[in-house]
Amino acid sequence: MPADKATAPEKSSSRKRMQMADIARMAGVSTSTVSRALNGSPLIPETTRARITELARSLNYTVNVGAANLRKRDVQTVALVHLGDSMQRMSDPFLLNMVGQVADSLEARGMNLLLTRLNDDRIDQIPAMVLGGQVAGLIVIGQLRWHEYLNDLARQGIPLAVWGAVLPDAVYSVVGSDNVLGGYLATQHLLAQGARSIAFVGDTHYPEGQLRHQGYLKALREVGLKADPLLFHPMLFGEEGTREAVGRWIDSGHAFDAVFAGSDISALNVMAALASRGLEVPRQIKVVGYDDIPWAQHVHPSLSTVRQPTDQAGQALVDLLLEAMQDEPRRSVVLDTRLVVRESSQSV
Amino acid sequence: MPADKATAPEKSSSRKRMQMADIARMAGVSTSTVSRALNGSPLIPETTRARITELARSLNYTVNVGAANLRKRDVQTVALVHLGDSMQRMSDPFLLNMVGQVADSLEARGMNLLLTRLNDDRIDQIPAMVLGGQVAGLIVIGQLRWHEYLNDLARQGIPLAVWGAVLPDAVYSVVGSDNVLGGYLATQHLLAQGARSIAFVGDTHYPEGQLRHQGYLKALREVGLKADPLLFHPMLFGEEGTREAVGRWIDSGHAFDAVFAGSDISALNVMAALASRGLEVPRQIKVVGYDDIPWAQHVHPSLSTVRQPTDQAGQALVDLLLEAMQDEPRRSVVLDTRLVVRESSQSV
DNA sequence: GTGAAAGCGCTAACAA
DNA sequence: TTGTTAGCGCTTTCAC
Repeated sequence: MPADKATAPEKSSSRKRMQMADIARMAGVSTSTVSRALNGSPLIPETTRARITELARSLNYTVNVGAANLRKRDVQTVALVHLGDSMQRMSDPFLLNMVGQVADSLEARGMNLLLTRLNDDRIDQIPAMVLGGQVAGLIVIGQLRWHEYLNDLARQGIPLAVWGAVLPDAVYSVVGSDNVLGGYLATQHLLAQGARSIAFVGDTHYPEGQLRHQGYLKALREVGLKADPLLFHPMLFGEEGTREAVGRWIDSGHAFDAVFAGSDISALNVMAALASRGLEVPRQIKVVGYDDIPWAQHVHPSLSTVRQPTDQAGQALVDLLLEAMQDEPRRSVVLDTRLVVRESSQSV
Repeated sequence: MPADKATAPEKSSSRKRMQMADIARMAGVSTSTVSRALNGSPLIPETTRARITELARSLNYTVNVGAANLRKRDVQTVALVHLGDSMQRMSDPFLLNMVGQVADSLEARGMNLLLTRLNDDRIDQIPAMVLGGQVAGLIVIGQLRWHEYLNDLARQGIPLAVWGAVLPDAVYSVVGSDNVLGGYLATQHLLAQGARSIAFVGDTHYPEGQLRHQGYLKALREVGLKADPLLFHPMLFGEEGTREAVGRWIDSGHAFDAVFAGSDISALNVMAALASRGLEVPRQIKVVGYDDIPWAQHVHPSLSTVRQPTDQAGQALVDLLLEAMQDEPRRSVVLDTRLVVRESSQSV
């Protein structure tokens, strides 16, 4: 390896970059004309426009967006900030899929997506990106414990659209599904299949998990059942913990006949844990997950789950952000939430 | 919903943004001084620097990166372009994980990551991003069938770092693992476990898959075996096709005792297909995958696979790109490739 | 140590 | 229709 400099890389490109002035000179017009032509202004007659466009293309010229934006006082970039522990959680196919949708929606509007991972220390970078004119607004994934902070940002006038739970006192725009309903539907279904001791596995430290848990409790309450506190695993210790918890339930001989998991990933872990203990799903234990990740329909037995429409989510986030950028009043979008029944939960 | 304008969102923020001039005025100095202070120039005495910094912070001021970059003729943003079909393939946890690592490495250097999905039609946008000064260089994931095009870009002087197969005639920098070796190790291991009819499932339309297949062939050749053309599935039709192919093999009664899959995702699909036909892994059929995605160790039976060190990959891609940006000669990095033996391939 | 002045590459009044 | 002119918000010689 060559001796490397500790400093940032220098500018360095062989042929110096074309500029609008160059094109103008070669076309025998002023930069204004070139600018207008390239931006499709109706002031420029088609013939000259074509000539200039062609010249630009042949010279491999592209307008400098930075400079243009500076002048227009405009940015066409949005930051997707992923608050939270690490990319770990992000590798959840559900979130990832949504990122893809967000990217698509933005692209359809000619906007760019700046991907940002953020942790506690550098949390100040978030508002700085907007205040510094680097991005026009933020799409936040992983509301988690940041609710209050996000409210602060919103009050500062930072355009924001958040994926998460729709909390009553949110000052920012939120896209989310009806988590209570989802938890309710899942649990109700398990009950309908004859389950009576339904365990809950899910991260209740965050709004979404809590709400799903509420739905779970509600469904139990409706049929006069109480949740068994021993069959509750709040996922403090990641997915490893989930497998251990399931193992403990089995070992302790504490009877349960179903599990509602707050995410498909957890559900799959539960199923794996059950399988390794020789318990059959759904015959002995029924399982329902949450998210409907692609895998859900491919595992064996296929996983019943609660689906949140990802594509709509991405689209909605972008819509809400654009509204926020125009100072329109904030609003929330609650997406359809429905149960997808597959093999893992069907009574035989 | 309010009457919406079809045009791009207007600039609109309640309080107009702070500028350096404002800070300068309030501090009773010139913008030059503020600029220097904020950039930690040694020309500014510590006391004034502190005063100005503090003032800026208290006013929530952040320098406008766009303007600064324009003046410095510099960009601190890199585009991560994902060439290929759709985010679908991207949801491969392996790639995602790498994106995370790239993001981290860039962040550590104070650079930003612009996420871009690209398809055939808008392929021209790629060079435009660099030529237009929007980004300093490109990290390309999903070399696929773009090899020649990437070579073109590199010849145009576009800084580039690509994740993929290290092809002999590449003019651009590549980071990849030794795919031939990986395929070889996997197959050799299956042979050592007593397998004699090893099926291959993998996308051979792209360099990486082809090379893995070569490794597979090489291992067979070494022990005097020939690949059975009937036990070859080139994955033309996605993962659904994989399951069908496995089904066909079983139905046709064509004997096979192992499967080497070009990706863990495929391997898991194979295992699912086998399970649904009542075939036991590894007792009846042994399986080895490729990538070592997190799931591999959690499924049941856990999946033997070939590991590519993702973290090094992200780091290496950024390193190579930075080198390319400084016009240093291109080079390639071949990452360690090793077999991780788990349950799915062990003879009982 | 500090400020004045000249741009970075582009767009948008305003004039012609 | 086209060109001239004046910046967008910042950095950086150059002079003091």
